[in-house]
Amino acid sequence: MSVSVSDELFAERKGCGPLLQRGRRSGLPLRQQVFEYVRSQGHAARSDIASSLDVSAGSATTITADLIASGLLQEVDEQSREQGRGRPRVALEVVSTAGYVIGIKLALDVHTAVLVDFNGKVVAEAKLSSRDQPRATPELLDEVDALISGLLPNHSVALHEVHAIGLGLPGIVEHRTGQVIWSSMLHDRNQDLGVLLKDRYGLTIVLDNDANMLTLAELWFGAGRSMADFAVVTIESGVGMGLVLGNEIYRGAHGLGLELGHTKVQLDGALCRCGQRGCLEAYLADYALNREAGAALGHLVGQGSGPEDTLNLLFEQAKSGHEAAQTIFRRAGRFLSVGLANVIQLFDPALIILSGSQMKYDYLYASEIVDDVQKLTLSNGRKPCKVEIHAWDDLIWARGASALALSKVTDSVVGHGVAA
Amino acid sequence: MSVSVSDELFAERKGCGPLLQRGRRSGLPLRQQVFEYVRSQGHAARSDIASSLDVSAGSATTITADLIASGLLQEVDEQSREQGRGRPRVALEVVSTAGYVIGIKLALDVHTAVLVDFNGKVVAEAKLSSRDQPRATPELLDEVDALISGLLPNHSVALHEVHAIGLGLPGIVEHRTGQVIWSSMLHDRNQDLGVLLKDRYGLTIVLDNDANMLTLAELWFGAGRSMADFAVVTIESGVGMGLVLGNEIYRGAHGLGLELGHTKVQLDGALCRCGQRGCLEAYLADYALNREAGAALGHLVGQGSGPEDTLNLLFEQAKSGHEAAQTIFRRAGRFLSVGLANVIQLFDPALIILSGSQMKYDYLYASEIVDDVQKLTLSNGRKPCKVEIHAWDDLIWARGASALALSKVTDSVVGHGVAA
DNA sequence: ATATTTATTTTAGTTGTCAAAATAAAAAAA
DNA sequence: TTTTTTTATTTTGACAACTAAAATAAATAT
Repeated sequence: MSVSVSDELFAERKGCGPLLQRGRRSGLPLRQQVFEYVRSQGHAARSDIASSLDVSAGSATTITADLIASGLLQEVDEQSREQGRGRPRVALEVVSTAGYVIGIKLALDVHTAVLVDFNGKVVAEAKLSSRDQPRATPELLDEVDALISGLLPNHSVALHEVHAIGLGLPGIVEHRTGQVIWSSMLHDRNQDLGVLLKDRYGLTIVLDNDANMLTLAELWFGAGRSMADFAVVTIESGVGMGLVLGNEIYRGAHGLGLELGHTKVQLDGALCRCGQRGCLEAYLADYALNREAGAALGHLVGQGSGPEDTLNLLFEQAKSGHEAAQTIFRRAGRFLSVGLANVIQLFDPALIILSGSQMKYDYLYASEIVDDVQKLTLSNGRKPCKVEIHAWDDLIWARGASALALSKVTDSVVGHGVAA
Repeated sequence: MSVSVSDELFAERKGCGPLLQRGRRSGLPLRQQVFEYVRSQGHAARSDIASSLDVSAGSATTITADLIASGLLQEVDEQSREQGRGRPRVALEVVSTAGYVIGIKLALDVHTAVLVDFNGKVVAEAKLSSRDQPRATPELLDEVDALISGLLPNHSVALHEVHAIGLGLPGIVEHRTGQVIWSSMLHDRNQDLGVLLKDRYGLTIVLDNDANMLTLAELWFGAGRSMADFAVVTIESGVGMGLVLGNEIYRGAHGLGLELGHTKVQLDGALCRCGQRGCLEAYLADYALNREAGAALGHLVGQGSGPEDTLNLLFEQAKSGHEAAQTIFRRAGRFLSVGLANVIQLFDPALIILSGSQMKYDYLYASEIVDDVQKLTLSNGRKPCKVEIHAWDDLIWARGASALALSKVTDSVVGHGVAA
């Protein structure tokens, strides 16, 4: 098991975006592949491009010349090079000012946003607390407005330099159309958030659910960069999952998210807020733990304490040895193991990342869980699936959203506007 | 629910192979795309090719001329055309004698094989019973030999006209390398069946597990043809699943199959033959039903009767109203529903096909199961996933194997030998 | 017979890519 | 220092895969 709380590591490691292994990616225009390769590497010489993408040196010259002329790439004087024999290679990099995108993560209680340059580097960030209640759509739009206002004026980047906004929020989101079918944040269903934002800002808007944002963050900036197939599981108020297959987010046949939280881990099991029984979420979510806290803690629960307090008390008690409190977390953990094991059996990913920014209750992020998962999966001749636990900064969601926007912008600016 | 026992339908419907919707498939050489389009349609005029694949009319002419010159396509005189205004279109079709492949399905008790022409049409079939026991690899090779001998001499096709053999068998099979990591049919593990067969026949050999064969059959000949993302579930001695994502078989990061049968549907549940508890298979497989049969039937079970007989008795009794016997099947059915519902929550496929050739115990193939699945899935704003039940001829597995071989041969003969 | 319509073929580019030769820029060797 | 060797990049000429548009073919409708 490895727990990494790394933000520094990020800045060090050059480049962003998925690291494709198999030479040239078919389908996309070569111009775009070259651009994305350079961005993913941070720096790359023409000869790197030629060998990695398996094109001739001549093509590398032609295409990079074209990209430089378009103001998308530039040469870098690399002073600190290991000296070699022949002509020194000239490194290329993405012109960071070629364009900017905004990544936004909306949540019930607090919104975060990042302004990101064409290299994927965060140049500004903003946070906005809001009341912890569902709201009407116009209100949410105003909050987005405030968030963006907080993001831009500090810096020399104007709104017209921003090419796109990527936006993640909890709920059921149709990425393709930008519709929010349902969200815990909103009063109303079927809100055309994508259209509304596009009308407001005149920018390309890309929406997705929050689990996919987190997954995208791992794909662009984290451990998933070098991995073609992996899953990201996150436990916030619900249990979310994002899946990457063949270096791309898999969105399913209907384009709404995947629902690990509502897979059944027990026939006729605990009642879930979705109305069904035995959902994984019904054992892991806040409300599920709370439900049992009363029985376990009894008189310890104060009169005026809210659900949040009860939960914290439950956690403290478990930590200090309270038997009944411990069993609650242990059971939750075991069901989590079952859920993860099922993902492994059905998908055979190379890696499962258990990720989140909160990780309040570390029983759920323990090596026992990881060990249990291994025990619950059939190893019949295959390598066990790695399970890693990542703890990120709050900004990671917004960064994922920015990656979504960046890849969209790249498609239109660098490619021929034809998405993969 | 729809149960279709169709073999006739097949022969009627023209063409085989996946029906791609989105115009040109990126990556593959156009020559191959044209060929595959014609095969998938059965008949296609040059103008159809041009509009469907979004290429110019001139290219359609050039490419088809080339394919005709190579002996892969031919013109068809279509007498029965709806009369139109202008110059009549000239239909093209795949030259069926351009090549043959063999598809083989091996099982513990009986092997089946088909000889298939370049159009995917079955021109010969063979069956071979064998003793119902695991065997050594050389023995199995001899059985394959006998099977192929039984397939060829009746017809005018000689072995040298066969381009490839596709072979499916139960167990853990590594498609990429042709290794059989483990199979219930074989004594030994890690058998290089692909290499052994290649040495024996000097042909291209493609291996896969049986669930993928069935899935491929649906993708090439069945309901999955027009669907980009779907799952096929089959209950034979174990519970298998094949997954199609983006019109292609998904094989997971490690290239061994997916294991729906060993997803956990109950924490600390029934003991599975894999050694773990709560596997779906531990409630559905023959041995699982048998295990409970004793308790349910008591004195009804004869002294000398084998497990097969017990199971049949159990089924009869359930049919004729025996309460305890019925509960066994009902429980199995409910767990099957849970398993299918979990697949839906995790993958969001457009369709789940519950398929098999046996379907001995129709409790597992009942509309109740399908209804239960719908009840167990979260419909939050999304269309419910269709669940269909297909009953096929025994040959369907071998046909799936032939599809695997056909697509491999197409890659090398029509394309540049570069697989997707 | 003639016009109209649709399918296919021909023609004359355009584009993207490559192989090979030429050039450039450095370190190593003479 | 000068020359050689090595590696990176650029230039050149050629080719393959397309395309758009014009020409031709083969039918029906007028």
